[in-house]
Amino acid sequence: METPEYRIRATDHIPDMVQLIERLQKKTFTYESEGSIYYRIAKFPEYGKLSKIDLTGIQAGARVDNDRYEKESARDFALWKAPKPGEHFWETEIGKGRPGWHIECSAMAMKYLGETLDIHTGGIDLAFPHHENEIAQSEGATGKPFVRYWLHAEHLLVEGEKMSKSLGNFFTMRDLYGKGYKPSALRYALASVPYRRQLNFTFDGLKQATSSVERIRNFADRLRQGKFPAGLKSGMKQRAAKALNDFDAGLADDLNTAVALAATFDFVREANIAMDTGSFGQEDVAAAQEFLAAFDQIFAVVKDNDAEKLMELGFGAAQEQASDAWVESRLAERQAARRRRDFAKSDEIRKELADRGIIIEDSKDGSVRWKRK
RNA sequence: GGCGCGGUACCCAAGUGGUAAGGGAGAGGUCUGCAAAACCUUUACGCGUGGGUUCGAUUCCCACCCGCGCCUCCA
Repeated sequence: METPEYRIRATDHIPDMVQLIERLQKKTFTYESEGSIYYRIAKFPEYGKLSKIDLTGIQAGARVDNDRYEKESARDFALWKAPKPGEHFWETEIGKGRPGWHIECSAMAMKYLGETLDIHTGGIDLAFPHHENEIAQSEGATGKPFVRYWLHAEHLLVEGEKMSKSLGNFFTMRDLYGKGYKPSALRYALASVPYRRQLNFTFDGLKQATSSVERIRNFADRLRQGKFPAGLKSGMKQRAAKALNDFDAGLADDLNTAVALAATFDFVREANIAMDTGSFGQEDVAAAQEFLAAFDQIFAVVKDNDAEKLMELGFGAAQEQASDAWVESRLAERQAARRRRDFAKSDEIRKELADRGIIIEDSKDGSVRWKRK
């Protein structure tokens, strides 16, 4: 996730909203009623094209009995609301009041991104009426398509139930990290299910994500620390190219992350086999790492910044990290013990390291890889 | 009630009119002093249920069941 270029507030953009409403007024998309300004949906025949809603059954005034305002049609929505007693309001060219819900999005999006956006995302619950109204406002004012592609994300479930305040089944990142789950595992768990699927968030799923991330990280470590023969004709470069191609194809198909991950794991397995059989050459390392870099640009789990992220949120500071130098010295001692076949001592040191969160892996060539849990 | 999304192995999940990707977990095995990692084998004659179309359906059509969202306010 990259930091956005702009972080903006609706309250800093009241003039932009007012200007947009004025544009709509000039084109007679609006009418006033009791100090509020409404959007006249009858003037925008394409209304409903996004959510495929059919307005023919909706009658004017059908559901407006307890509506305080007079509207021409039940579906018309407020662009600008007359002030209510005791409520904050702005003094503007179009009168006193405050903006309607939808206008801020149209005004701000077009200000920073232009009159036609490439991609507009949001939760599926916003498709109607919010996004539908954004379209009506924006296209009414500009006469141009507002958005090329809409991406609507499904809602998630928690342990098979819908997430709700009354059920109390929602978690903050802080909750999850407090339970020992890593930021990378959470990112993976959320990203591994395609966005249009209803993701069922479970702790079991988080554990599975943790294991999957470890599998990929183990591969990255092996790539970084392993010794491979030079001058081999392995074909791994072509394999990496195919993996990258499949990975991209998956994402290009409506962000099918499941397919992209399958391509990734296929490659990891093939490369591991090549390593096990000695047919993975030194020249292949770069190609494999390039693939992982491309993968990580999307999933951001290989590069381990978990400790850093946790620190930012106030976790982990209390726990003293074992220093690299200390780990190396303990490993040297263990290797010495192993050479004299003193396995009791060797295992004792391994246990000592494990207690400090250091996992070690012996390899055939006598070298030892280690990582922090 | 209307509109929409979904129901695939123990769990997560891809997918197609022609016989079920990938990950996790379990079991067995290879490697190892032992581990770990990695690799191999194994776990859906089956893809919510019942009909239909077809040479053939998980994939198309119809009906039904279940889960979720929107259809009112607020954002």
